[in-house]
This record gives sequence, structure tokens and C-alpha cells, in this order.
Amino acid sequence: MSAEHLKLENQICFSIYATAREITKLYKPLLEKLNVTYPQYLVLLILWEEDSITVKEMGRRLYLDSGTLTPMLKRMETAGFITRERSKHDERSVIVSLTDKGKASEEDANSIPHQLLDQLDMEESELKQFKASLVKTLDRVYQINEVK
Amino acid sequence: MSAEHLKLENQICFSIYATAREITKLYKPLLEKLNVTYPQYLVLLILWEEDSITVKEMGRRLYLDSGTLTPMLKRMETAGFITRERSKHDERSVIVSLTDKGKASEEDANSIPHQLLDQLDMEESELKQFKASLVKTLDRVYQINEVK
DNA sequence: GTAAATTTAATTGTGCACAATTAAAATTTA
DNA sequence: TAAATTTTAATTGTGCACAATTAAATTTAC
Repeated sequence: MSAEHLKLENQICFSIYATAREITKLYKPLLEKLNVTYPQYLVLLILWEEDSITVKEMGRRLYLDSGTLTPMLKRMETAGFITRERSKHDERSVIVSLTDKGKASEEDANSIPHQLLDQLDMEESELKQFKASLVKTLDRVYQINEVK
Repeated sequence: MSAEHLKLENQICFSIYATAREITKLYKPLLEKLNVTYPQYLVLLILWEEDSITVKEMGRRLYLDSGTLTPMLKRMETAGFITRERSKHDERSVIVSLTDKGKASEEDANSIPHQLLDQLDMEESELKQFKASLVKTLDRVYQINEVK
């Protein structure tokens, strides 16, 4: 038996890692109608907030790099949700935009956040504190990772 | 601009998803000496707690299935951390055990949890509440996912 | 105004992560 | 106990996820 600090059940990072994966599974039935994966759903959320942004900006908002986004966006383009085109002003940039299908899909997504929160079944106050700790941790860890 | 409930910054699940990935990156330099990935480090944590368990039990503790574990454990076997052998009692089961190298590696891991927590830099009370919310959410979501 | 440095995506290669299927072994049931 | 069911890993196929490299375009420095 290893020392107490090496025990898995004591490690908050493992809780985050496991919870993230279980929540992705929880989304699966809710995303069936849209016919997208959870990361693809996040791309749509971004574009419904602000259409026609660069891959760079998409990556900044999702904390993902082009090695992840490029193939994922190509799949979403093939599936008819988005278009990808080089910027006229800066040929290095690729602009991602919603197609009519991508825009129309927002309708099918409207009920998802509420359905998800219902299943989490958490008090408003705890949820708020929980999210605050997450965002604080994310900001802090992102900063540390960036500096290196 | 989409409705408020569809905005990414309002979604707690995205915070969990992004935080999990950033924390995995934070572990990377700490795992360099051990020369393992974060999921592989979790396998070692389990085995340091209790050596010689089945793939099934490993999957139960890590919330991972054989499709993930089998190839990962094979890589760890090739790297010399573990052995894999069929159980004598039940030929369906595969027992995972530490090699001498795997056992000796615990020494190099001892300081990791403390180093990580230092970087998170969170008050003891907030950390405790944060972890409680995570475990509660994990239990709840796991239960929902299992029932289906 | 050109050379050097920076920015931006894409590509390549490795390692998870998981659903679905397969196959073998063990257990339960008729 | 023989047949049906269940359990356990492995396999297959798809989709992230990210480090490192490449290539093209832009910006900065001289």
C-alpha cells in the first residue's frame, strides 16, 4: 500500500479527469438529434455566439490547437455544418462560418443545456461555487502552461 | 448572438472539459522523470496502492474500458513497468502486476502530488469543497450513464 | 526595401477514449 | 450435464488531443 498522498481517491485531478469523460458520455444521447460529437457541439456553440471567426480564435476559446481543430473542422465541413475559407486580408488565416444547416441546428440545441443541468441535479448555490472553482483553476493552470 | 443559455462561458461542463485537459498538460513536466503519460501515471498509482489486479478492476477504478486499457497496458509492458498474465483461476481475466522497475518508480513519484497542489494554489477549504462537488458529480453522472 | 523574425494553419506521428463486435471461458438454467 | 447466458479481454474503427515540424504569409528591424 502506497503512501496516503499517492492514493488515487485523494487526488482532485483524477476527479476532474474522470468527471470530464463521464460528462461527455452524458451528452451523447442529447447530441443524437444534432448528430455531432461533444467537441463538435462546442464548435457550434462558439459559432452561434459569433459566426465567421478564424481557426486561431476558435482555438483560443476552446483551448484547442490546430492539430485538433483542423481535422475536426474538416469533418464538420464534410457533414455540412460549416465552411472554411482563407481570409482575404491575411492569407494565413482560415475563417470558419456556419452553413444554413449549421445555423438551423441551433433550434435542435436549445433544450440541451437545461436537460443537462437537470441531470446534474445540483443546488444553485453549489453549482455557482463549483463553477467558480473550475474557472479559477482553469485560468490559473492555463496561465502556468502558457508561460512555459 | 445566440441565447444566453447556449453561451459557452455559461456552461459548467465546458469548464470541466477544458480544465481536465489543461491539468493533464500541467502534469507533463512532472512526469518527465518517470517517463509516462498522465493516464499511465494513474495506472501506476493504482498498482502502488494494490499490486496484481485484473484489467477489469483497473477499468472500474479508472472509469476506462478495455478498448483504452489493453493497448495502453501493452505499451507499459513494453516500457518495462508492468507484466500482464492470464489468471490461473479464471482464464478470462488478465492480471496486471508491477515489475521491479514499476515498483522502484514510486520513489520518483512521491513529490508529484505536492508539487501539483502547490501550483493549484487553492485554500484548503475551497479545495475540499471543490473536490466534494467533483466526486458528487462523478458519482451521479456515472450512475446515470451506467443505468442506460 | 530587404532580410530576419513572427504568425498562422496544416501535417505527421503517437497516445488516448469509446462504441461495437468477436471470441473464449465461466456460470446459470432447464 | 448440456444449452443458454453472462463475463472478460481483445479487436476494429472513428474521433479527439497534442507535440513537433513544415510552409506560407505577414510584420518588424535594419
